[in-house]
Amino acid sequence: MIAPATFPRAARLLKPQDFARLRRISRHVGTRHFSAEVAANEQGGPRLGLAISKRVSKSAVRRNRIKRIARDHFRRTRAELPAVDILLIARSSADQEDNASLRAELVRLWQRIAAFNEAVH
RNA sequence: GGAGCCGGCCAAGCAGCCGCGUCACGCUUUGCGUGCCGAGGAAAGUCCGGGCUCCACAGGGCAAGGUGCCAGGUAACGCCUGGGCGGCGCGAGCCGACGGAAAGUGCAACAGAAAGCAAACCGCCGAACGGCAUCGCAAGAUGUGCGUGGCAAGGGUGAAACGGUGCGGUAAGAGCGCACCGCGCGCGGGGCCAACGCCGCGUGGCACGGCAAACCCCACCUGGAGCAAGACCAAAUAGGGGAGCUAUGACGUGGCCCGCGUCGCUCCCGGGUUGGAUGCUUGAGCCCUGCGGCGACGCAGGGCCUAGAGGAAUGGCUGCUCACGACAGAACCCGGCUUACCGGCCGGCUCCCACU
Repeated sequence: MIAPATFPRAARLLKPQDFARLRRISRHVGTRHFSAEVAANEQGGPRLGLAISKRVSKSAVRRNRIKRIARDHFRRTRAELPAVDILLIARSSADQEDNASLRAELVRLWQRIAAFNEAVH
């Protein structure tokens, strides 16, 4: 399946049950500014959930920036990802990085998720 | 031209590509396509005021909290407008919890004699009574500031010390007397009412120091919880079992009491769930014009629809331009206040300088 670079609702974690299930069975993958809870799903494609707490920044504007970068990167690259659920958690250091370096971080994170998925199968 | 005051407005712009959300339309309808629209002046802090919703309709008393010059505006307000008073500024203007201290209680560091009823450290006085000295036969006179005393002008302390200036007066002094000023009280005028104390008249020698963001008094206001409020649909589940106690008992009721309403009650086990959709944006709405009003604002007519998410959209990248871009992200909705903020534009006004 070759998905376009879109971000439909089917590619998001929407319900509390989705998050609860993921936390129950997930494995942890991390980089310098992000960490992620990852687990295979039965949806036929990757799904993303975001957790940017107020510990990262008290400013809603600055938290939104991180979320938007993450979403945008996900929609561009989700065709390359395996069918996994990802709960992306920002570390407080992410607030200090500019957009370009956040994207570079996400590229690294995606590589580790792919490698992790290879190892499971 | 420079410095400044007030009011209003904007919040980098343009293009391309890739995305996200609501709505409308269409289609081959778990989706796709096209089109429109898509954060703020503060969306923020959650400090006030309302709408809306539910709480066995909210009645009385006490408590608690809030507000506090006057009038008006408003759905309401702790907001706004106008006025008064006080303070600051040359000025345009700005700032002010600004009711009551002749109802009570209380407070005032340090300094100072004394902080509220009067009192007296330095000081001033020698009138009165007494002492002493001198003179005198005596009565007494003079002197002395020693005792009892008189005084509060001057000095000094303080944030604050029981009106000010002058003349008279006196032993020295003192509203002790008088003139003017100030102050209190009363009456009249003014302020369209009022706060106020601008003017006039009368009256009182002046009796009333400060603090009420100290208690307090007075006047007015406040029922509680909040959209995870609440109401709806569908499916599933349950509406039961055991033990004990006894109605001057328990609960509703989130300050307390009364009142009102409901019901047998307590403990243990079991159950009290999940999803969808609603509330959700048309509203004390916005923009023009006219009329009334100093103004806040009101009335009338016409026009407009301007985010509505729900693990949460409103974005990312690239290029160009310039004055190189601040504070900051809607979550039920309004009206305010407060706080944050790179800069820019418009209008009105003040002061200074120069020129004509």
